[in-house]
Order: sequence, then structure tokens, then C-alpha cells
Amino acid sequence: MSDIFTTLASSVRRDILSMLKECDMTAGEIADKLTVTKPTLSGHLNILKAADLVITERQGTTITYSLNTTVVDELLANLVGLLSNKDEKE
Amino acid sequence: MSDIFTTLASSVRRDILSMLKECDMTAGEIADKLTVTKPTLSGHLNILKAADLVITERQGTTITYSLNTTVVDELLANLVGLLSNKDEKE
DNA sequence: TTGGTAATTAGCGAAATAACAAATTAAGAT
DNA sequence: ATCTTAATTTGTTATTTCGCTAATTACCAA
Repeated sequence: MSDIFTTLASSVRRDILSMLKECDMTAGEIADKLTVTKPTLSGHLNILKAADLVITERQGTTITYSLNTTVVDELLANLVGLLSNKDEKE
Repeated sequence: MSDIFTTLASSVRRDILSMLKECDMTAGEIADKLTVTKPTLSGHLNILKAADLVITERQGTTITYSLNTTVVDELLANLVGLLSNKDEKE
């Protein structure tokens, strides 16, 4: 949970998540849509994977990235809990 | 919206928000609960204020910080919008 | 005006972050 | 085995962030 926010602090990583929200993509396809180089993108994908926000599946030489919807849903639930529990009396 | 995530990337700032969620506090009171020095805390409070997440009110020599619930609610709505409409195929 | 308390600003060094080019691994095809 | 394509890892550099101490501002009281 703590590094989730650090992960989301990068606009490149948020852009990647927004794209994966629409459809699964390979690293190369993502790179074509962004302005960063492939090595830079690879680093961002590693961070997203470490945060368990994306899932990978290799097919031959290409690797497809997709959103880990389960974890994303949990993240949203935690976020709401972090900031909006006026009722909670401890 | 973009710097909101940068703002939330610090655990110190998230702790401050959690505390202010419970009750309003002065900078000194917040400092007593955390392990950082007062100047360091002041910097974090400035960032939170710049992000419009907290509101300040001076009473004599003390300044009371409180959560800007309006902006926090907007933030949560935006977060949900950013990540949770995977099914929405339009 | 002088003193005391609360909080901030200024300045510095250490650590983390992000980007790139170059080199390397992985898998499939010839 | 060799070549090609896709993607990653390595190594380097520059920028940003974080926390501290020291100095400063703001306010109130005597």
C-alpha cells in the first residue's frame, strides 16, 4: 500500500495504466504511444509489476501487459478508506 | 490533479492527512506526533497547502490545519475515474 | 521595547528518481 | 549454429526530493 502512491506519482506510469485500462498491449506498442525510450519504459513497467498493478504474459518474443484489476480495485477501496471515513470512531 | 499523486507519495504527508481526518491540529501538535523536525514538517504542510488538501487558520501565534474535505472528495472521485472503468467499453 | 513562543524560510548534503545509450538476454526462424 | 526481433539489464548523468541545523518572521504579553 505504501509504495502504491510512489508508483502512481509518475505521469508516465499513470498513462500506461490508463492505456491498459482500455486494452492489453505489448511493451513495444506502449512505447510507440509514449515519448520515452524502450529502456525507460521497461523500467516503468518493472515498477508497475513490482506494485502488482499489471500482469505479464509472454507469447514468443513479445510480452503482453494487462491491468491487474483485482489489485486496482483493492487499491481504490484502500484509498477511499484512507481519506473518507468520517464515520470511523477509532 | 497531476501533482496530487506526488503530494500523496510521501508517507509523512499521508500520515498528516490521516491525523487531520480525525481532528484539526496545530503544526506543533502534528510535529509532536511525528518523528520529523518542525522545519521538515513545515515543508510538508506547505506542499499539502499548495495541493489545496489542507486549510489554515491563524489564531495568535498558532496556526491550525484542517482537512479540505471538498478537495479530498474530488480527489477520490477522480481516482476512481482514472482506474476503475475497465468494463466500460463505450 | 524587550522577551518568549510558534512557525516558517534559507541553505546544505545525502538519497532517491528518471532519462538515455550501449550491451545483453530470450525466443523463434532459417 | 546464426540471424532477427522484442524486450530487458547495465552503467552513467542530471534532476528532484527529503531532512537537518541555523537563522528569521509573526504574534502576543509585560
